[in-house]
Amino acid sequence: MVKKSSRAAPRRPRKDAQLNRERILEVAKSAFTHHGGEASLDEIAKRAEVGPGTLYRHFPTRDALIEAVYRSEVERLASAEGKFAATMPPIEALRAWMLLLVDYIAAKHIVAPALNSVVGGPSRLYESSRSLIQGAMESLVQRAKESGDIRPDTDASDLLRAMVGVSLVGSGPDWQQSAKRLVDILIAGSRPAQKPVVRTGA
Amino acid sequence: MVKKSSRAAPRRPRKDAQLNRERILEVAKSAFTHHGGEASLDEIAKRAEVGPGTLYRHFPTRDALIEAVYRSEVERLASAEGKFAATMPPIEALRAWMLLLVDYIAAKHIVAPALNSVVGGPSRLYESSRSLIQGAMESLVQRAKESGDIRPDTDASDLLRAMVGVSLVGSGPDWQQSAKRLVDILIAGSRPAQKPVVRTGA
DNA sequence: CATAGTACCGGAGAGCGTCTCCGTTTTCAA
DNA sequence: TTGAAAACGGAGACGCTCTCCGGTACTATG
Repeated sequence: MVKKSSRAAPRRPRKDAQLNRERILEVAKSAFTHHGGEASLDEIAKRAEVGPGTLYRHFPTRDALIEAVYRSEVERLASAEGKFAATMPPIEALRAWMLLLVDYIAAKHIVAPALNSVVGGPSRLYESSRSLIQGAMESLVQRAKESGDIRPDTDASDLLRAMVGVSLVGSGPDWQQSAKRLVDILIAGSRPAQKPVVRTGA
Repeated sequence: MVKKSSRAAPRRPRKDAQLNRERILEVAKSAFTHHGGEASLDEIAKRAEVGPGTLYRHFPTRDALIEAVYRSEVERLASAEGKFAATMPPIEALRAWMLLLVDYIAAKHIVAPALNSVVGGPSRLYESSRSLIQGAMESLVQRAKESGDIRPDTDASDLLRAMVGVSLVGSGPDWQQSAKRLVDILIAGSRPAQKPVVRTGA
């Protein structure tokens, strides 16, 4: 008998559990997209045809549920980094990815909660999504530094933080335009000082 | 008899009402600073020694209360714009004010809710605070445009939006530094394109 | 000062959400 | 087949928001 993994024969996960989990995620996704991140959890449980207890066992906190709902999307977003890096010059890849980020946020308000990890207290639960995004950003910034397109003291999280604002204040017809202008400002502001102008101070 | 104001003899406002209002504001300020914007309103009422009814009569929604609590601070912040504009060159005034904004946010999390007006649904209540801040920002940007320090197509709210992100993700020891770096990036990115230095491709 | 009229108070309580506890049911492995 | 572990699910305790309305305390007038 080939034991699944190592010692202690961990029982196979029950399939009803897995099924419930998936139903909850599906319903939750729809609820969050439709009613925002404040949708009633008991309501979600009801629609998924499980008891509140079941929901809370799978996802102990509201944050855990949101996290799980959006994880796959965030992963997709993060993985786009590799593609961009492979097919574009560093600075273009950086810009393109930031624009993609804007699009993701625009399409649904998906990434905001992940970026937003620290707003409402110490919820370490978004941490993994956040670091995915941050990792992608850092790679791109690093590459752009190496090519000399942006200053070596540029900090990826500075840029990321700026994007959070746009994601949260997303409103008004102007919004996407504003976000895209902001990307350009950020990139322009990260470029090396163009002329070796002799600065007298500092 | 000299009537206080015009017609219809509006009765003098009762002083206990005024007193209650002030007590509520005081307690609320402390509560919001200490427990964040989610503090229990009934709890605030209790500490202010009034019934919940009284609190809700004065401030029909949570937002109205927050708005009222922070209004004076926001006004002070906005008015600093005039001082800066009067005593500094445009670009310096802009930078200085943005840094002041960072300090305000750092000291307490005061301005965030005002900037953040649109996050959780259509609460038009921050609108006035928000437009105060936005007005200040726009004046400074306008002046900097006229002096040619920044590009004429720069949009004040773009910059403001970026600041919101920093204000919300305010955490970690690094935070204030990051915010200040971001201010520099934003300003650098808003400057006119410098002399077209010939870049020999990446 | 007395009186009338009203602006304001305050708390009981309905309604909604969150989250837990635990008896019951389902599934897996031997 | 069967025992035990795993998961279910809902009753219900608890906290928060917000309203309604009988009672109170203030202001203006005679």
